[in-house]
Amino acid sequence: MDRIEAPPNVVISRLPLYARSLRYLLSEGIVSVSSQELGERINVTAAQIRKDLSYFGEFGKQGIGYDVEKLLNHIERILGLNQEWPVALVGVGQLGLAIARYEGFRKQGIHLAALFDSSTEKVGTEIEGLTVLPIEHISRVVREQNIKLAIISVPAARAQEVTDMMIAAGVRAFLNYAPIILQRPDNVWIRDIDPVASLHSLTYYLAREETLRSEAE
Amino acid sequence: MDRIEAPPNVVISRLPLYARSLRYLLSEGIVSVSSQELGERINVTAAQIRKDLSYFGEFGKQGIGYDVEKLLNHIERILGLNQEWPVALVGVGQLGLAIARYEGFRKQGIHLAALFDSSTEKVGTEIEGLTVLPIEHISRVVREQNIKLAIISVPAARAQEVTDMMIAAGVRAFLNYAPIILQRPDNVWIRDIDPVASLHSLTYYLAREETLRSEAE
DNA sequence: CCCCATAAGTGCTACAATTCACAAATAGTA
DNA sequence: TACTATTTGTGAATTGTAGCACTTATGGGG
Repeated sequence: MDRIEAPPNVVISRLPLYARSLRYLLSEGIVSVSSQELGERINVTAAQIRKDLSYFGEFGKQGIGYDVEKLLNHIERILGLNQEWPVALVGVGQLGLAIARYEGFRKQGIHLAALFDSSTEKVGTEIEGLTVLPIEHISRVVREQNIKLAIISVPAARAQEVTDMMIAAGVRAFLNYAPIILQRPDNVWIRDIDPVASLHSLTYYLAREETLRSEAE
Repeated sequence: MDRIEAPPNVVISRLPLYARSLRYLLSEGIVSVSSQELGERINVTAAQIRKDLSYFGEFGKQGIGYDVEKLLNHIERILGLNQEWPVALVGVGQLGLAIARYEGFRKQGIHLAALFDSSTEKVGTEIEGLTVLPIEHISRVVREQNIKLAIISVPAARAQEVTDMMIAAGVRAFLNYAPIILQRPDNVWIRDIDPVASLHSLTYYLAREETLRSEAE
């Protein structure tokens, strides 16, 4: 059996941006778009968009472009956003609370299904219609609700521990806000949200600019 | 004049992770580390760490490894974290508030220097010792305080507009939380924080796994 | 004092991602 | 119906990144 080569991960990470831009175009009533136009909106070359999409099929019409709604549907289906994914959130401190309340998570395929925290003060409280559960319940609840996706917003020191518990219970993908690289088996996917690291790489460019400027004198 | 080739951007984006891991080792009282050991902590090969560092100089001792404190100092200097960078935060809604209060930003080279919001309700209120200013003041305040770095946490619809104002006032680097790709000149750097896009790429792997499993039957 | 184990730094190779550039398809127009 | 202006999809070429494997340096132990 001939297997088509798997799309690179960078391609997967761009698809949500294409989807978002298409959603915007759709809401504006625009029915057709070329790879050129789409690319300009999201700073990606037209060739790259076409190449990326070619991993999954042929969605455009030569000479015309792409039907916005149809392409969006295709991409959402590829990303699994045509179904609903229950998500567990671990850690409802300052950050976790903001995440729980952020409405951006409640759209397009994602919905909060369970909240966990280790603090006895938090356990039992209600947030966004969900009762905060102790982390000892992770195993049972994750299995019962068939949760495959979790958001980690606990302190770095506890993140590995809760991740291990989640993996043992069947979670296969994580959005990790803890400032630590989590260890995990190959069949588990993680995306890190690390604003401090991002800031700390931006300062590099600022510092270099300053040096260049002062050297020029 | 022979110019040394510039370090790739991927290398720059890894340096903050090296720095963080070294900070941890330092706090644990560990004085020396090999590229092998450091790599295992952050899921990077030893060769990659050595290659990355070689763009900036020679910091280790053959046969021994790296002096944790010395290497950390070197990396922080490379990243410009030996100086203090004043940061402007635009948008103090739910998300902006959480950012302003997050102590992770107050460490290592970064400090909040100004808050802006367009809502008349927010303007004038005090947050973390800073008074929220109207966005009309961006130009003046950014210049006065020589702010080069800004965090955008306004709705997507307003993000481009405030970014343009910031760039005009002299800001050269952005941490962008708005779910939109911001247009900017080549000499401006942006890092996007996009948890929804991250989640939407994770669902791809989950959906594919489900398909594979059901096909196997 | 010499040998051994260790680990940095690096040229080269292999792999991955991006971009180019062109054939093929399409709709509109005369 | 023929011609033109577009724009896709895709092999080929290019560029970028990662990893191997080797040389060189270092400290410790016998």
